[in-house]
Amino acid sequence: MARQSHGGREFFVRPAVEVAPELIGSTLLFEGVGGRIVEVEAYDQSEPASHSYRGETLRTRTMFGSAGAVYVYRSYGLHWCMNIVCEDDRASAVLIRALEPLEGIAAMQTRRGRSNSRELCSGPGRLCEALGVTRGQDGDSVLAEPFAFATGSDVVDVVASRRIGISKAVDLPWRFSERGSRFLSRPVKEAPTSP
DNA sequence: GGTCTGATTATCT
DNA sequence: GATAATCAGACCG
Repeated sequence: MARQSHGGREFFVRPAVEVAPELIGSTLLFEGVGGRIVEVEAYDQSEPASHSYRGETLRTRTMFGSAGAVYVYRSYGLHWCMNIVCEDDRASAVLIRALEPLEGIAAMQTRRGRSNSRELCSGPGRLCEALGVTRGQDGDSVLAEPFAFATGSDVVDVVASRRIGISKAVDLPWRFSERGSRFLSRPVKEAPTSP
């Protein structure tokens, strides 16, 4: 076992930027439906792209709560997006952006209205629709039923890149994904590295 | 393959 | 009144 879940909340009682890359390869299920996390983004109270940057509001209340809580918000008036809160009372969180579908694929196909496995969970709004996660789960713990969370046991090749769809703090390389995964919301733009 | 735009509403200024 | 941690479909090449 390289990294086995100690089933503990302590895993999340650290800065989101530290937790985020370690989430790649772990498993997340809701009511038995879900898969392997292949793409996430970290958000922190100290940077303006974070919902917590301007302090606690009604919407962001969960982000200021306890580590391991699920923070769900409505995006663009249409979609749900889910995060896992890190660092008790300091309002950092990891946005779950893509899963590799593993469990309950038939349920995901029904909810999403399509069968291609690459279109089920490849995006934060898509994966919430596939799993059936809505505002109703806001504030629940990812460490308790009906959620199931387990860190991965395999070594994963993780890439850091820029976050997607934001207009502030765009230079922070706080998007983390599994290198080469076919299930990402968008391909990673590799920094032009000269040999 | 890529890029552009409309949909739709909670939230904050 | 503007903005937004997005998606799907249209369109272009």
